[in-house]
Amino acid sequence: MAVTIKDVAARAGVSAKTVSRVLNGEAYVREPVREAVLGAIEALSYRPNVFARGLSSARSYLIGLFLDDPTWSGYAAGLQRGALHRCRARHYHLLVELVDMEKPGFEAEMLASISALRLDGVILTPPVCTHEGLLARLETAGLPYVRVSPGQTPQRSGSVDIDDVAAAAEMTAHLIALGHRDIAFIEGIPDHAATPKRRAGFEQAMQAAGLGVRDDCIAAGDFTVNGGRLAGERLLALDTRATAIFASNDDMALGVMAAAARRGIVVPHQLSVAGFDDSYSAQIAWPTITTIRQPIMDMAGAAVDMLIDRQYRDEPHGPQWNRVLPYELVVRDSTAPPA
Amino acid sequence: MAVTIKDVAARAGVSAKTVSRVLNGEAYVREPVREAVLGAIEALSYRPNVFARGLSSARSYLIGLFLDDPTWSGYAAGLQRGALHRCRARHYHLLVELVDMEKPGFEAEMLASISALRLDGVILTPPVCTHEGLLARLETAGLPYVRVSPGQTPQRSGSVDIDDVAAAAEMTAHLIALGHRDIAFIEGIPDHAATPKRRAGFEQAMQAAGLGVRDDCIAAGDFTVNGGRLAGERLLALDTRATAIFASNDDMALGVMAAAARRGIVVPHQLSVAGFDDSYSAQIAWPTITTIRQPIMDMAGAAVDMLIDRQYRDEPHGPQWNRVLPYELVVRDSTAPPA
DNA sequence: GTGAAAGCGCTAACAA
DNA sequence: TTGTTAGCGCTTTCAC
Repeated sequence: MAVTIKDVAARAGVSAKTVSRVLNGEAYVREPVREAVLGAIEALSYRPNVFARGLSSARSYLIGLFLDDPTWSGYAAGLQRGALHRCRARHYHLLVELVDMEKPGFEAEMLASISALRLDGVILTPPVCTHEGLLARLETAGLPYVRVSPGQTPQRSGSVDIDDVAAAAEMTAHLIALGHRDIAFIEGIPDHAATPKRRAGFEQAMQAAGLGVRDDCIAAGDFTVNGGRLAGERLLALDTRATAIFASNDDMALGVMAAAARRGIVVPHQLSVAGFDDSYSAQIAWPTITTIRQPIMDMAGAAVDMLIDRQYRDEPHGPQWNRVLPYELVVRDSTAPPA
Repeated sequence: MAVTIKDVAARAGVSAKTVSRVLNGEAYVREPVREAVLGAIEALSYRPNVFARGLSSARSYLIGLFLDDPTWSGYAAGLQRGALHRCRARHYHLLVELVDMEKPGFEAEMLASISALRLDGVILTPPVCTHEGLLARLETAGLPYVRVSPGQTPQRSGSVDIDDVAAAAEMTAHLIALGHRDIAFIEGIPDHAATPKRRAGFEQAMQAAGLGVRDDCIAAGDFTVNGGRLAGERLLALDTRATAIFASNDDMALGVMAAAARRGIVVPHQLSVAGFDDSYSAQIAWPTITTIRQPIMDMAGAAVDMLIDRQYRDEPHGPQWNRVLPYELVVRDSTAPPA
């Protein structure tokens, strides 16, 4: 049988309650006793039974990550990985559940899962985190949730995000600094929260540099490689071609590079291409893509922290309620001064 | 407070034990009683507390997926997704945990996690699933585990795999059928179980077609884009260049395509390139890569089934103990007849 | 067929 | 500062 708290108590020569105190970082344990207990825990490689704990206390030490099934991506993978790391550090566990927003009644099913599992909190990502009905139900059920990239209404819950506007502006400034004057932009899916922000950042930076944005140099896109390729074809077919194209995510940047290759346009010498996200695509592309790195793992970690800490100091809407983490401009091989 | 089994019992006018019987589909409950209980459950929208259940019984309804942190990949993501789907269908939950094989004593930590969580079973993937010490500990602990791509000793545990030899042979036959006679091959990491199998399949198919394999047309690789690029550079620099290159995974195929682009060699007209795995890379590449699709989601689903069903009919080494699922040759745009 | 009693391993409340 | 006593909500005996 597995090691229990009694075994640890016996080995350390104390009561079970004392072991419990050490486990939960409670006060009133003398240092030598604490160390003896810690030693016994180590020696026995003891881990408290999550079920017993969950049954006797309010905490379950379980955090749920709800992922939208069809939208599965590198983004989701990075997020999960970050959450996993933080959970491990905090001695929590991550329960991953699939969400199918197409399915009617999916919210009820989610709530049922959550309550059966007594989750301490859940992490929501787009597009799940913008579903009004779901948020409302979570709130009436009193279930703590944190959203990553919450979009319009961050204050509504704990949230973690980056400043998309500033990031897009910085990328644009990078292109301008290289000497580009004529820069095209490819947008993302209209209903994604980041789409208008990234475009706004681009336009602000252009304006700040006293550069104009031609109407035919803003192309619609959909965050996919193929969408980027089509937009790229269109932009590259223009009579006066831009010397740089800023695609608002990496997959679309990859598509632009495919379109360029097809026309015999060499990146970056004849055309600079920039992306956004620092996804896997940006790293495996050839040449590698200049992009904006979102600290996705840190963001997930921050979300986990918010969920866990909420239980100790219940102060919603405090200063840390809506965190905006720093992004990073990653300059790689797809951008260079214009020919 | 949440609804408990007692509330249900009271409402149905029976004892808690009877409700428990209905919940677990046990025999010896008369139909009218059963219906009354079911009615009460429905009326109260009762959900048994997973913790209480797990604490008092052997089953936890939890399955663990242990993923090697650095090796995180699209493969792992697909696997998880498949497991998640099957778990949901079976009313189980998936707990994902990180493994760091570099860390000394990681096995002990894993075992501790598993016992703390009372997992009903765990799914292991490469490279974790080939760690002898870990398998031995799982076995002494009596913990059911299933391996995906188990390598050398599938019989040792339940396992799910594809026939790498046959798949590689089929890809090679595809290239030969297109008219290629001079085909190069890029190997994977030596200690990965699939590496020798894929090469064997390649050589068998060449031999079967009466074609020779030149020594300088077998290149070492490491399953990465860059490794593929380096191997590609080498192969393309040869005086008598092969007309097709079969890289034993998609990332390396992508690297080969980058090497070709650099030399101005057009794929597929001047060079055919084939990959393996049908990963994301194969789909976003331009041209898209001809590859072998592993039914990774089905494989994960099968692993979940083996773990769950084991509890009812404990018959290890039965006919379903080592499943080999069908792969699929996916012909895309990177392969064509030689110029 | 059904129910009463006794835990599962832990923590909350209360003593000491 | 530490230990004792009850449960948490369920399933497992083992009666009836």
